[in-house]
Amino acid sequence: MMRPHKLFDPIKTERTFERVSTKIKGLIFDGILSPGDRLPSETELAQQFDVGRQTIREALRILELSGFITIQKGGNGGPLIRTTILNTINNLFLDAFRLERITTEELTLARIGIEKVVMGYAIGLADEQDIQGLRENIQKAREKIEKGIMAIDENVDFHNLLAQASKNHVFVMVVGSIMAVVRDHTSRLTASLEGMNSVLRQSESVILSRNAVDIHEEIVNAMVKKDREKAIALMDSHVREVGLRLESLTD
Amino acid sequence: MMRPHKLFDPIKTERTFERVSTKIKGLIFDGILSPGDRLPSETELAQQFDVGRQTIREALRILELSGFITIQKGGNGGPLIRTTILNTINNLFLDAFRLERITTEELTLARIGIEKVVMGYAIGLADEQDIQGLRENIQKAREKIEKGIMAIDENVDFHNLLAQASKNHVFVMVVGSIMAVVRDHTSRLTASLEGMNSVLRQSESVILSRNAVDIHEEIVNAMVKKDREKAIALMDSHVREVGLRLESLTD
DNA sequence: ATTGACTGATTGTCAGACAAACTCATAATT
DNA sequence: AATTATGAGTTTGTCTGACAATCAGTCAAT
Repeated sequence: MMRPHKLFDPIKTERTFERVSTKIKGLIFDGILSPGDRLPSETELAQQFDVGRQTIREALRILELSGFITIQKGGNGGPLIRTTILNTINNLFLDAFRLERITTEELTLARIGIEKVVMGYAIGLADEQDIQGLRENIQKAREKIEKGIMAIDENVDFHNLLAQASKNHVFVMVVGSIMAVVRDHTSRLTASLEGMNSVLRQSESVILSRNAVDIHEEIVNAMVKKDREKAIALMDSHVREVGLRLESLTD
Repeated sequence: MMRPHKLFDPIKTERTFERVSTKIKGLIFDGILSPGDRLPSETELAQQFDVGRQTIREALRILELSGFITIQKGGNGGPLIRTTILNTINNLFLDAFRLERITTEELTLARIGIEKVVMGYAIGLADEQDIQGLRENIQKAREKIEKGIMAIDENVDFHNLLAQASKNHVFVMVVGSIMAVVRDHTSRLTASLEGMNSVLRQSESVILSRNAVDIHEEIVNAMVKKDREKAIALMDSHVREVGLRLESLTD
């Protein structure tokens, strides 16, 4: 006799707080609850679901960590739908990065491959608004650098904006996660440099920011001219160089 | 007078359960707690941290969802360190996918770009063991198909194995997340086909699996011959074709 | 117009209790 | 001897009630 593939699925006793959280998650997926909407208070939720408040709290904890809600204390507070799930993914990616002991070299190699692909799409799909956003980003970065401050966030955001210009949410997510790691690395390293309270070192790192911004500008110019090969080549050498610097600082 | 950049950082009152979870997370990062190790029971943790059990539970909830621990009930149970964080990321990626209403077309375009890059690295770095793993994967898939069962998991794993062969953890993560979405899409669609209880339809979808496996084998052969261009071209058309089929099924 | 105090609402935390589920060792049964 | 019940002990899952901490909004006082 030929056994059917799968007759009995395992019966999982789903915990109550899980059922609550999946229920609320479902309401969000179905658009019945949207960002900005407010959930009832814990006690009220407990009454409506007919469970204890502790169960509700554990469900809210899950939703909060997953990035589906934020919670505020006090009057007029409570759970608020505000999907920051991409942020959550980035944070978890950072954790995984530390856990898997991924090297800077690995990260750079992956970045080179992925960001060149993104550039390939972006140069064909970027509209006027995207270009303007990139230029504003460069402007902001320059202003910060004028004041002698590193423009880490701006330079990271440049690459995120580029991913947006590719008009592909998957790239936005992937690049976002990767750049979160880059941001973390960079700020850690420069923080340790400042710890050496060497003014020379600090201004050095600002120079690094300036170099990055200069290349960003070249990239945008190449995009405007629709010079695909140049844009990709610039991105290649740019990511490669940033990677080398990060590696040299890690020592 | 020129105001200093930032004098007062906001004082966040970190919640107790957050301090507990970050503390335990830190122990894992520092290698003091490793996968397989067991945490004390909730009551014992509460005593040691000198907090209530509810606080411990909310901390454990966070660690569980983040993929740092699993929890078992009953005697000899309790929290167990077992980092399944990559799995967690994949699940969140799936959520984000639904939330951002990402289209199959977007996913396919991103896949084409990324998997070709991965293939480029993998063909240069894959060792004997990788090739053997890929062949075993193909073998398993064929066995399933012989029995008339779709080999969704195996065909998804093929791409994950390829990412592993690239020797880059970042690609393993990124491809893993993307393939989790592909797996979800595929199994959803075929489930709805089976719902139409049309034997014809079902055998049709098995044929799809067979086609995929055939191309997988061609890809591995090209890898063995170190024929980079052919391998990448095969991957390109393969991903493109799977994407088209998924799209046609979505209608 | 700014400050200060009051009020009500809501989360954060604790303690105690019991049910449910699970492991393991032991006894009973075949 | 092998298998099957049984029971004890442990641990999570959940409920209830309670109180502290925090916050927004209001209104009076300076």
